[in-house]
Amino acid sequence: MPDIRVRIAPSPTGPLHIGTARTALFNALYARRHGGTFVLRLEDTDVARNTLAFEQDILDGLHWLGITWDEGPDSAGGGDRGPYAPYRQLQRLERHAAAAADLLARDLAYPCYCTPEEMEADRKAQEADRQPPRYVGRCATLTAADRAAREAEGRRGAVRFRVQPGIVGFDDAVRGRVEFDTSNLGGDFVIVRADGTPLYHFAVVVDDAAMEISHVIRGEDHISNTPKHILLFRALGHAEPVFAHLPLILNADRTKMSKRKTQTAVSDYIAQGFIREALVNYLALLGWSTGTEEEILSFDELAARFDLDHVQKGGAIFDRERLEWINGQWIRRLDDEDLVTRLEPFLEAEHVAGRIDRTPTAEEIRTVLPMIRERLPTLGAVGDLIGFLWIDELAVDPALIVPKRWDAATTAAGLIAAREAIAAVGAVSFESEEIEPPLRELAERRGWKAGDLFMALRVAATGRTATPPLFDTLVALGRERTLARLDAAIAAVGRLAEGGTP
RNA sequence: GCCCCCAUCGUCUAGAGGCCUAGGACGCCACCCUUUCAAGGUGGAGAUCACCGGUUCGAAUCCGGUUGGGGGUACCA
Repeated sequence: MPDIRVRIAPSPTGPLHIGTARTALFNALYARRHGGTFVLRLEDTDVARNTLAFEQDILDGLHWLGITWDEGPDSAGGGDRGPYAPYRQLQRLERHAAAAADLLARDLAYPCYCTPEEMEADRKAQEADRQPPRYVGRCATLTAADRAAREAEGRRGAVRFRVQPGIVGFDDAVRGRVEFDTSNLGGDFVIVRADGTPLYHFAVVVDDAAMEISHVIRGEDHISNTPKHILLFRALGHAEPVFAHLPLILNADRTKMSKRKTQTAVSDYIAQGFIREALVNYLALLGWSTGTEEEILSFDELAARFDLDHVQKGGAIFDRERLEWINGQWIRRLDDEDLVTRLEPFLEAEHVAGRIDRTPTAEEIRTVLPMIRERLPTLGAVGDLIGFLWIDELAVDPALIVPKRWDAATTAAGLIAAREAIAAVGAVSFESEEIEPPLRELAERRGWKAGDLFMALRVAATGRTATPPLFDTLVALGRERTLARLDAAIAAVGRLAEGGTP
């Protein structure tokens, strides 16, 4: 059996797309599982839409996901590595041109001088006739003299590949036998533009052949292109690879995932605090399953189980809620040092955005880890969760401090008594085990429900009704700041009691 | 229009003729735990396996058709 060589061939015409990332992942998993080689090739022939920034984003995103390739560009703009270099289509133009020349020489392809206007007229006529659009073959039978005449006029022809009648079929690794009648391919198709640059269908085949790609694992949207590719492989005298078409990732309305309806840029998910382990885990399970009930799996665990047989045929809706759940699962599995490191940029961002007054130190983050780890669906949720720790002047809505079952006067009294109890706890022994008992006693003595007292304290100290455990939170805040916030709350609720309560 | 692909709880899926009165997970709802929020635990609702025919002693699983959905139909990738 020949070596297994797979590839991902993104085009830098946009930021790394979730769908591209999943295709890359499936290829990487397949290569890893079978000891094959994973190649990254940049399809940068669409010069008008390519940018170096997008190239950077794609490479960075793939790296971030932990997807590594054995051959291909290492960095944006350069760094090709591997025996089949270059791995950028733009640098392979001579090879495409040579292949086209070869096809031309063997009359498997021919120059086409049709103008856009002619093409448009053809299309309209076909539409009016209710015929499927196809190239009419105007230039298919031009003689050498005809061509010479046009060239003499300075006209440059595009290159069209001759499509012969017949059936083209292939055994898709996920779908089984698929066959197409070549008469439905739309006639002879263009493989090289008039400006000499190759079209995707042509470049991809020339390069896959040259790079000895053995398995083409790609999205289902390429299924109808496959017969063209096969015809090209055959014309080039190269054995065709095994094709495996992955189900599409869908919007909630079951249409192909698109930017308009779903977030599609991997960088967006990174920015929101999804972690690589979760994204990889989730994406792997979108359209594939282990066949067992395992679901929280690392890249290595996925690779050990990956196979094309369990790839789903139907499209899969991208379910962000499930992604969040998996993300939470992975956040809980991270060790302290790791989590702190990953949290830092998000806290930094909170600071930059002005939502907190300073960026906490790694040590500060570490101490607070036990109380936030199980409450983070994403890293980005950290600011909302405990940002109040690093705000100097906390603005608290006095009305919010008053528990549902209490009035303002009771709340003021409760806060005053609680402040006293908390103040009695020394600075050195300001631990939750020291703070909790006296407050429970206080509630007991006054006939208050502990929960109500605690809620008043919680809101007074944090400004929110949902927080990590109260006493740990107060400890994290520190004795002085806790007392200061209580004083401010007592004053505010006191005013509320005088003003609004009978 | 034409070609191709697909079809199991709302969602991701298990299921390769009898183990299925269809399993798991997310989400949802209860309850337990509990100072709030999470996490965790327990339980529940939720799928006439799109529909109709066939094959078979027996079909979610095989075959045909229908319907529905999706993708492709460029000198885009």
